[in-house]
Amino acid sequence: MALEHDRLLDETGWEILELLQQDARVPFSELGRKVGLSAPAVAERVRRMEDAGIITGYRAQVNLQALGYAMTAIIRLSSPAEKCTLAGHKLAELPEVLEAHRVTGEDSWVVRVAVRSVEHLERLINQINLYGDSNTAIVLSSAVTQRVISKPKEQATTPRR
Amino acid sequence: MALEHDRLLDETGWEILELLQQDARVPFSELGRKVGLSAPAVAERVRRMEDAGIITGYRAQVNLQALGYAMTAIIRLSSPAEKCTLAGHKLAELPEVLEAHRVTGEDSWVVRVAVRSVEHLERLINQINLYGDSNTAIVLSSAVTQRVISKPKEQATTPRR
DNA sequence: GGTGAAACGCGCTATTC
DNA sequence: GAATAGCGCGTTTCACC
Repeated sequence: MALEHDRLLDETGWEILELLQQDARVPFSELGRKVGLSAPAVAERVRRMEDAGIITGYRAQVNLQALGYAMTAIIRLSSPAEKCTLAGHKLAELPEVLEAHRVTGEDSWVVRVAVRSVEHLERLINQINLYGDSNTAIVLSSAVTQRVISKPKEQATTPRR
Repeated sequence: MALEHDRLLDETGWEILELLQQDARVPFSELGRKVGLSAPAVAERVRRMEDAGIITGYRAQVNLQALGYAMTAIIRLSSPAEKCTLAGHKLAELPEVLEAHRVTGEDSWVVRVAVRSVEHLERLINQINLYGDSNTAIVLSSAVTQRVISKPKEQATTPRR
């Protein structure tokens, strides 16, 4: 498995991966031109990266504001231990929840949500408070929303060969 | 602008949007079949949604672990007011930063990061600490990583017609 | 703003190296 | 594991509504 990854993730593999993260709809033929491979070769590599679980999907990115979601917020939730798993299930069901991460530390979950209005946020917080104490921070702006993952720099701590 | 959105975001528009969020690579012809439109009609709608800023891009999703990033974490950063903007620029430059949100409340920034190891995390925290006090929570699991945005339910607070 | 037909270009597969 | 060639299909453009 790790061997398979190493074979796929050579210089060209990373190039393909970065290009697909920037624009998931680029034709294989164009990818091939950019990385110096034929279209079928690129298609084959991409298929193998999908099979290996390296590429997990292709998503259209949408503008939340344009879709009527006026604001996003970060909600931290501290659940008592026995409610924590249940809280996870509930969070996964709420359509406002964009991400929900179970974390170490004082909080149980860190959640990013999108809401249409302050009133909507209030109702959502009321729902979430059923599972513990929450702390909400409104997002004012975002310096980074979705980074393209590129090849990790080699480190002395992870020697090769 | 809002009028343009309303025209684009009818029942069919939302269907297309949801399908593209699930799989950005579906052919227009298949989209057309699913929503009951011809391929050129779908292509035209998608182009207009892109122009209107509703669709902001198409991204391949990758598996961070498969790419050598063993863990993710949520770092909250409290910067003194005068360093806050500078911190934002710095966060945007760090390749480990997946998202960085400026927020209200006691913290200045909430940041999600991906690192290869605990040592890597330590170095990153050292970098970030130059801009204020930080609090790091390791992500143990994620109940939701990327929700498909669907049509907001109509509310009494936003009357139509 | 949508349809249907035609031209073009892309993706898929088989074959070869 | 990649290149090349042929075929089927998707995309694009256009006239028409």
